[in-house]
Amino acid sequence: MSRYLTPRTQPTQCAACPVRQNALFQVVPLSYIEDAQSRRTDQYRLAARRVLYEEGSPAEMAFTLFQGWMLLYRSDAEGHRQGLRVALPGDFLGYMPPGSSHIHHAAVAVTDVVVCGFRQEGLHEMMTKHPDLATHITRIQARYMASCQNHMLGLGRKSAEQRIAYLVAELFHRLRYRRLIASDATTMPFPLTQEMVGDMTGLTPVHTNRVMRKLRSEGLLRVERTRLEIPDADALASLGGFVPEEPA
Amino acid sequence: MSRYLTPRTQPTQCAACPVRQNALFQVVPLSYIEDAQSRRTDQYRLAARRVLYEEGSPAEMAFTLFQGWMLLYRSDAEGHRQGLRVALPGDFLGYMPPGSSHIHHAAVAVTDVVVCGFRQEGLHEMMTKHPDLATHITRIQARYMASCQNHMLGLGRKSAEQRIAYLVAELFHRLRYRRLIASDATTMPFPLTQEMVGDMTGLTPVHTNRVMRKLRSEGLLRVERTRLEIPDADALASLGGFVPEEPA
DNA sequence: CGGGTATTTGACGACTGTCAACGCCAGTGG
DNA sequence: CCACTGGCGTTGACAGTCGTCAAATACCCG
Repeated sequence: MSRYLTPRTQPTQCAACPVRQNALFQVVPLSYIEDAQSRRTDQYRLAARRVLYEEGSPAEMAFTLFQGWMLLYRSDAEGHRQGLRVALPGDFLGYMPPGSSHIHHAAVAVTDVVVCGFRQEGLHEMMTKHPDLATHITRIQARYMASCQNHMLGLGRKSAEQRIAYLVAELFHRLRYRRLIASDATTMPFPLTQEMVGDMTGLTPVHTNRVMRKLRSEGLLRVERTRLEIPDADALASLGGFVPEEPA
Repeated sequence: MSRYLTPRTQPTQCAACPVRQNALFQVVPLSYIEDAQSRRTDQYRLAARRVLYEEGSPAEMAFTLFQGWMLLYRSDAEGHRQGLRVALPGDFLGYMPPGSSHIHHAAVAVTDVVVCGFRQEGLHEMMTKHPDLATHITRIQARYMASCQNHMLGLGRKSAEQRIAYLVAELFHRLRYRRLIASDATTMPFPLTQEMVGDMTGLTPVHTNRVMRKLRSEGLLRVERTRLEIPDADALASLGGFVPEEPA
């Protein structure tokens, strides 16, 4: 059973932290940034392993992740957890269209994180005022849907080794694409525990460990503390069947 | 490897067939139905096993499925196919937000089908003219996303038996919810081959067969021709961990 | 009746899960 | 400064699910 489930706590408000331009930009086109600024909440800090929202909680708020990593997941009646997405800075979480009462997944902080909240209603008002904001959000949703489909392909049809290679290759690509690491970097931060990797890939922690060890022995990965070195990103992507797509 | 891949063929135009009110309603709120009618194409008929659109084809058209079942899937470099969704009459297929160049999945007709096409551009124009049409489509997308997440939970964490039970329970629920079968029905049409069931559940055809056979021997399913009898829908749903949700 | 498609069955093996234990490391408190 | 503790990673032995290969049977449509 899961070890990193901690009770939900209120995020604690914090002084505004420096915002990366591209983080907010992911959600709100620059032309609406003033309207958006007036509608957003203050920034909130949440400690690692804390839950931002739970499965089935009312769909009141959506969030932009400013700093840190989060894990989005669902779990079934028996308590098995399936990871849906690793959220990186700039990601948009928890949005639901008007009329939705509850959210279907949960979000837990992998590292300490900073998020910024929008009331769903405020977003919906903005969307009717600015039709192309609606388009923009639809585009984000479509992008998540595509990544969701890639993920389903992996869960249904790929080997454990391929799934893990895919996960790492995808994270590496997204970090570079968003300039969270240099475009010529060969290492990346990697705060996920092996259990979380297992959650994402549909594997048990034990098997995850064996496979990651195999990838290491094959020279495809190198692990140092909370970082990962990727000697040959192309080989990794090709093993996992990862094909980079532009907006990520 | 897959056996039901057939080359894409142009759908053949056909005389308008009777449209179920609720089918079009899934896509276009009744208030815009006139605008929608003026922008849609004629109806097209497509024979079973024909491909409506392929992975990577340009995102020109979206479709409403009027009659018949379709299977949406993705496949990887090695030709493994993973089913994403079974589309039933009333479903909206192939929509992509403005700026998307290609579609990431493919759609094949399970039975003979009738679809109605919209040019993506036309939809985008309508969405800017009628902001709540945008909302409506966003809502459909969110619903598909939720079902996608249920599916991921199954692929990653459920046994073969549970996945198949879930699939059948979900289809049964959707058919009833859309009044495509009576609400007290205990049988349903079931045109999917076992191979297609395997595609949806991430199993091989052989293993799919064994598990369906087991479900039969347990009295949870009964197969007649192209129909399925479900003696105890609650038992099936509970085995598969299926929880009905209202909009389906 | 014939040919192709779908289902069924058996034998076998690989991949992955389960259970249990141990080691490592960082933070904590004495 | 050091022992303690809890979380995480690692390893071994074993079992079970599921995939693979191959072939036989059943079914549908012309």
